This record gives sequence, C-alpha cells and structure tokens, in this order.
Amino acid sequence: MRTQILALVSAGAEGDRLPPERELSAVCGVSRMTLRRALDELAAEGRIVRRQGRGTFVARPRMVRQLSMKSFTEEMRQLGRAPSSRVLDFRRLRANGLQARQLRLPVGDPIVRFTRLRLADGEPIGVETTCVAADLVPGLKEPDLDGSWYELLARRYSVHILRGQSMIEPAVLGDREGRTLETAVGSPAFRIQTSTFAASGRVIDFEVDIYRGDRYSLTADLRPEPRAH
Amino acid sequence: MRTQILALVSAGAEGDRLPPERELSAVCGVSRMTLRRALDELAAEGRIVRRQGRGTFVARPRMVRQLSMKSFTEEMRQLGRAPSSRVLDFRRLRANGLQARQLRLPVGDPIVRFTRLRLADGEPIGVETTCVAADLVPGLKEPDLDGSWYELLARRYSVHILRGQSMIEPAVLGDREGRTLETAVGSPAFRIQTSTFAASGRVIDFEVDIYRGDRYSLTADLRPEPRAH
DNA sequence: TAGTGGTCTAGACCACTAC
DNA sequence: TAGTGGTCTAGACCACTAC
Repeated sequence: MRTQILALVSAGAEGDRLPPERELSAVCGVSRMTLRRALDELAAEGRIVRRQGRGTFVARPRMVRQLSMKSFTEEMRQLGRAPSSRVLDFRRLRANGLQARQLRLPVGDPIVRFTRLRLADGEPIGVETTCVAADLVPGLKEPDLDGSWYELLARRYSVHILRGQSMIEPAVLGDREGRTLETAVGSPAFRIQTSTFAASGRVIDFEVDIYRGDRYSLTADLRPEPRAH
Repeated sequence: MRTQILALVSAGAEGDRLPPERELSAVCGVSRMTLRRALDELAAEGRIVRRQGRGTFVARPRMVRQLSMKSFTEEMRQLGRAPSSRVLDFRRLRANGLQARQLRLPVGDPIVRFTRLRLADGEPIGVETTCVAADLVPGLKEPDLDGSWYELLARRYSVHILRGQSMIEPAVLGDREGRTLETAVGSPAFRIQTSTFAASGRVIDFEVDIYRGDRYSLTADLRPEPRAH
C-alpha cells in the first residue's frame, strides 16, 4: 500500500492533490483507518501535507539548518527565506524552581518569559519559549520581539552571548503544538533546550524550542574530544 | 485520560506493570483504540514500555549522549553502561551512485558496507550502517566489528579521523526498525547521517544511524560563527 | 450543501507470553 | 489455555473548506 501511495507522490509535483482517503482506501483494498496509518507515516516523513476539509497534497522538500549560535532570523535569511515572528505569549513572572535553577537565580526573582511562533515565508517552522532575568532586559516589551532576539540583546542591552549548550530530543508533536505549527499530530519534531552564556560565565537565557521535523534537518560539525590520556 | 494514566506511571516504580489495555479503557470510559493512542504518546515520550503478551510497564529514564566524535563504545563506557554490538549485515559491494557520491569514489568501486545493532547493557539503542572504501580496510571481516570502529581504523589501518559532519533528523520509527530496536512503531528517533574526514581531507566513511529517541537525548556545545562583516 | 480530513467506537482476529 | 499487546474493519459523527 505504501508503495502505491509513494508512486502517486513521486509522480506528482509539489502541491498536487492526492485522491481522497475514502477513494484511496478502496483502491488499496484496506479500511480507511489502515490507510490513514500509512498516510500518517508519509506525513511524518514530510512527503505529504494534509489539510482538513481540503485534501492531501504532495509536500515541499525540507530545509537544512546548521546547529550553531546563529539566530533563527539570520539563518533563514541565509537560506533565502523571509523570517517572521508572532508573539504568542509575553509575561513577567517570578522564577519558579525550574526556571531559577536554569537561570541560576534565587527562586522568586523577577523574570521575563515569552513564546514566539517562528515562520519562514509565512510557514510555521517552530515555537520558541525564552526565559531571561528581568534585570538583564529593563523596559523590554512585547513589540520589541519581532526580529532577532540575540541582536536585540546585543544592540539595546549590550549583552553578548559567547556560547550555548543545547540538549536535543526527537519528539512527536502533541495536540496543541500540532495545531500551532499547522502540522499533523504525531509528526516528528525536534525539542531543543538551550542555555546561553556570556564571556563572564553568567547565564543569559534559557530557551525551549520545538521545531517541525518534517520541514527541518539539523547539521553539526564534529571534532574529536581532546583525549585525557 | 492522559492525566489518569500519568498518575499511574508517576505512582509506579521503574518496571511496574500498568493495568491491561482493556481494563484501562473501561476505567477511562473510552474505546480501546482511543486508549491506545494515549499510550502510544506516552511510549513515544519514553515514559512507558509495552511488551506484547506481557503488559505495559513504567520505563527507565533516558540517557544523554554528547554530540561529538566519540565512538558509541567510548561514550557508553563513560556513561557506565556496557556497550555491545551485533552485526546484522556485512557485505562487499560495488558503489552505487549514492554511495559513490558520499565516499567520493567512482561508481562501481569496491566498498564494504555493514550494519550493526548497538546495545547498552543489552538494551538495543540504535542501528548503524557504515560504508567505507574497500581499499582502506583490506582484510576486514565481520568478526572484527564487535568493538569500536574508530579504534579499529586507527589501530589496524592507521586511519585517523579528524572531523565529521552530521545531518540530524527527527524520525518516527518504521515497522522493521521498530522490531529491530524492540520499540513501538511510531516512536520518536534520531536519524543521523555522518561523513568523516582524515586530516588530508579524504573521506573515510559514511554512516547512517538510527537511534531510539525514547531512550536518548543529544547535547551540543555551540559557538557563534565567525562573522563575515 | 457536498466533499474533505480528524476522531472515535465495538468488535474481530492475530502474535506472543507464561503457565 | 488464558491473558496480554498489535492490527484491522465498517461505520458513525465531527470540523473544516469551498461553493
């Protein structure tokens, strides 16, 4: 069945519509539920895109992103895509236990937390949630966040990030995330948690990012660790 | 429903068995298919493990692996786990178009390709497939491959890897991979393609690795790119 | 209103495990 | 043989789209 569907996908051009599920299941001789599991897999691989009420379409090929300190804004520009943001949430809070540990602050210290939807050419690519100590960014307001966060830190606050440490997990998109990213629930995704540091060693911010895996790859350059023996 | 099940998972210790699906679905007041989707999600997150014919169990917490040139063998030792391998496939081939491009060889040149299941404390963690030019590894035989591949290259063949480049994709485990890794189909996974290079710039090998994402995280240290302006 | 994908049900049967 | 998870079916109904 997968082979039959893949033939249709390969034959079609980007954006072409596949036959409706009820028709495909009849053609393949399986129930619709079973057919849908095969389509789930293809959607997870980024080969097809499903739009409720409209149909199932041949997908665009995926992007490749370098695993580096480059900002989303900068990276998308280099890929020739127009980056944009939509702030989904912006609030001033007092650090709870987890946030305090990550930012190396006492519990209860004021922090700013914001969540942004990141888009490339208007297509939702990821959701980034950032926590930062409030005293690092006095006067920060929601409208300031439509561009590069790292550039804003450098230009307005003279805060320069030297390095970061990331933890990367593969994830499967849940309900809410799937809706926000306009992607099928169950699609593969990256979950990247990053801490950034100034030259002084001070923690600057902590981010939790969810990126669509059907549209995205990461690359990394690896060097051997210096050997201790 | 998810909350009810999570309460059971949190209450239980590692290895505890949850109630059978038919019972859980009755308790939650949903059909078994619907309950299974919730369990699929928890399995994908690495919170539970399902064993056909035996039951559903509270899972072990996941490992963290540094994104680096360290070999699987070396890394597992540092994590205090016993690494092992099982060679699933070993053959001498003539490079097809894709392999030739990756290894920068003419099409038809002799290569060696092998696939190994990697285990930590006997638990399947990933499947690694390696391609290498045959003339780099004269006399290589299947039984040579039970330890570190990089160490073998260095010791027996005096081939020293200087750096690597990896492309990382989140994936969802397919049928065959799921069986090999003893994990549910639909679980999150990493798909990592790596090219390695000698100091001379020559390509050494090309690997495609699938790692379980429910047992594994990657970490990376990031430095800003040197700016061109 | 007709057509699409999204979710759910009740039940059947299979594969595997433990006895 | 009884109990477990794994797969599949036929059909219902919902949410959304395009007209």
